[in-house]
Formats: sequence, C-alpha cells, structure tokens
Amino acid sequence: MESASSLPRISADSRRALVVQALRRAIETGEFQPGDRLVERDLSAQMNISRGPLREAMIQLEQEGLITTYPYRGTVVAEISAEEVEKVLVPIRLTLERFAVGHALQRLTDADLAELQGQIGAMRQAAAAGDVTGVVETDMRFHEILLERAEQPQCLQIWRTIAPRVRAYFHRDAYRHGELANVAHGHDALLEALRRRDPAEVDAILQAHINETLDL
Amino acid sequence: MESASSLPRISADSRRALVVQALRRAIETGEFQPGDRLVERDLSAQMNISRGPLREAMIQLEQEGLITTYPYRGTVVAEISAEEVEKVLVPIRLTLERFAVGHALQRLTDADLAELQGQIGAMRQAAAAGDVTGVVETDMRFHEILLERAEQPQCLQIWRTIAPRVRAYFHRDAYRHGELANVAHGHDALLEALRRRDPAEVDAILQAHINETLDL
DNA sequence: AGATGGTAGATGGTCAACCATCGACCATTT
DNA sequence: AAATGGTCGATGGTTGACCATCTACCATCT
Repeated sequence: MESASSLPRISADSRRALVVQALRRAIETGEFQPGDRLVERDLSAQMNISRGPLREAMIQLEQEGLITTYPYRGTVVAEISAEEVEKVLVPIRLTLERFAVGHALQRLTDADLAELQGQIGAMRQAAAAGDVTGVVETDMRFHEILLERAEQPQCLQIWRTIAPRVRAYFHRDAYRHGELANVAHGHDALLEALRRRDPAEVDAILQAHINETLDL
Repeated sequence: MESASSLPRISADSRRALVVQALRRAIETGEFQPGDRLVERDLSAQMNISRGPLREAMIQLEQEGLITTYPYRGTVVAEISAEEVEKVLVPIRLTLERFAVGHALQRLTDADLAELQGQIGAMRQAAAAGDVTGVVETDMRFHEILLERAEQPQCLQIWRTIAPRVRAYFHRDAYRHGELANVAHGHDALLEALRRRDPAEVDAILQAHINETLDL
C-alpha cells in the first residue's frame, strides 16, 4: 500500500468530547446567542446522545465561561462584555502567551515552524474565502501550537479555558471582512521573528500582535 | 421565636458540589499530592456517592487545573510549578483583581466592609491558632468578596478557576508559621484603603499586597 | 530474537430509569 | 387584600448496570 492518506482518520474523541466541540462551536460562531437557554433533554434528543455525557460537556463549557448553569432551573449562554475582553481576557492572554513563547522559543523544531507556516497558509485561504470561522480557528491554533511547545501544563490549561471566549469575541466583534487578510500578515511577522529566535524581538512582536486585537 | 441563629443552615449544594469541595480541599491542603492517582471507583465507594456526580466533580476540578485525566487510563493530581505560580498565576490574579476592585470600589456598602472586616478577624484567629488552612481560606475569601461585588461575571468566573491553585500554592509554599500573623495585617491596610475609596491608592496597595505573595 | 496477535484486568465512558428541586400558579385562610 | 400552603410541570441531579478503551503480558509465528 503506497499511502493510507485516502483513508479517514478515526477520531479517538469520546462522545462527550464531540459534544463539547459542537456546542462550543455553536456558541463561538454565534449560532447560540448570549441569553439563549440550553435545555439538557432537548439537546440530548437533538444530538442523539444520552444526558450523562451531555451534562459532562456542559460542565466543561461552564468552566470555560461560555455558559452559566442555574441548579434545577436551566442553563443559558453567557454574555462576554467587550470591557471584560479588553481589560481581562486580552491581558491574561498576553501574560500566558509571553510566558509560553519565552519557554517554547528554543524548543521549536523545523517541523514546528513548518506547522506554524501551514496554519498561516490555511489562514490565508480562509481569509480569501471570507471564511471568518476558518480564520479564527487557524489564528488561535497558531498560538496554541506555541503554548503546547512551551510544555508548561498550567499555562496551557488556563489558555485553553480562555481561548473559547477569545474565539467567540473574534467571531462577534473583531474581524470584518475587509480586514481578514491582515490577520495572516500579522502572523507572518511573528513567524519570522520566531525563526530568528531573538527573545526580545519575539516578545515585542507578540505584544503588538495581540494588542492589535483591540484595534480591529 | 427570637432568633433562628441556633438552627443549622441547610446546605443547598448538590452532592456533586459537595464532592468538588471535598476533593478540592484535599488537593489544596496537600492531603493528595501531585502525581497521586484518583480512581473513580475507589473515590466513589469511599465517599458513598455514585460515579456519575463524582465524574462531574472531577471534570470541574480538571478545568481548575487541579487534576489531569487521561481517557480510559486514570486521573492524577496535577503539579503546579513555582515558576508557573510566579509568572502566570500571580500576574493573572493581579489583572483580575485590579479590574474587579476598580469596579467594586464605589459599590461597597457598609455591610460589605463589615464582612471584609469579619474575614480579617477570622484570619487573625486562624493565624493565632497556627491554622494555615483557616488563614488561606479567609485570605482568599476576602478577595473573592471584592470580585463578587464587582459584578463582572467573566472576571469572577476566571478568578474562581484560578483560586484553587493559588490556595494550593499558599498551603504548600507561601506561608510559614511565623508569618501567618502578617497576613491579616496586610489585609488591614487594604481594607483601610477601600474605606477611603481612592482608586489609585487602592490599586497601589492591592498590587503591593498581591506581589507580596511572592516574597513570603 | 523480533514481530505479531490475543487476552484479561484496570479504568473510564454511556445509557436509561428514577429521584430532587424550584417557582409559577391556584386554593384556602386570616 | 395579604399571607400561607399545596400542586404540578419544567428542569436538573443521581443511580447502577452495562459498554468501551488501553496496556501489560503472554503465546505464537517468522
């Protein structure tokens, strides 16, 4: 057999993980709006899964700040105010990413850099197609790769609880169609700096890059 | 009936919430150490609760960074490195609390200030008794009251996912018996500043107060 | 000796039935 | 009219049985 690349990769995710991903995405993309009620029995029936793993998924999403559950009363999609994004989420993200990139910098392999380059390519394609979701996901995935390479477990864990909110914000407010193309451009500069491996330069570009989020 | 104060308040917490609290506390206080395995069936039997709510509790604790679950393989108590505390948790905590206190400052009632004073009193008693757990809890509860009064839901939610790690760190590394008494003292200064309601003063004292965490 | 395949035990994942809480609404009492 | 008590529907919480995955270990084949 020459290559198995035409065969599908079989997901190892649990059913619960698949529910998390689907619900998270629906919230990030705005299909579910702040204030919308999420009723376990309804979602369970709709998604063909029993209530147990669905509940588990919802507990995770609550810890990600995407939903708020009131015991015995119901669950609603959470509001994420622009002020909290600007004053809380973005600064926290800066703290996390600056720390992680400092750690990842000397550990990045050629394969890592190639993967980052691949995300930029995918970002460009998504932008050209006007695919906001694609841009958001590749944008954040670029950063997540750096967080993973840092091998600082708490830092990555916190980043992952913050990231869904950041993605929701990007979907809602941060990108306009005419500016999608600029997103990949910003990542070019960051990748070039990563290649040069000068910590101060990388840090400065990273800060500018993330703070740009607020100017979009 | 003159007063119902001699009757116990009946907890409205679900069984799952009680499990969260018990496990969280065991981890924070060091009864469960990083690397220890937590086996659902064992804990379930030990705590007289079925596996469902125990699993749910563990999902929450994982999102709080206290444990790490490997699908089908088991769960271990997570490591929280001193570096991540210093470079990640403390700066994040600063971001959160500075934002929240800015919002809470003009909303604090006399009852709030009295409650804060009460926490300081309890902190003192705990310190005098050499009760590290008591000091940690009253210390953090003091701050949580301010976060709650800020009425910024995402800010509070993130703080609550960080706080267990901070408490674990305090238990493990931050307090020494001879220094317990100083903890209440630091809160006195902060409360006085809160009473004067000068934002810049409060902010400066809050920063110094939290950064002191690193000098203990 | 190395590669491959199978099994069993340990542990987690899922299901459907049943239990528990909450608040809106209605009825009764004061 | 206001206060109190009861009911019911909506929704979440819990249980125990069964299912699924993973890996260590052993057996067999090359």
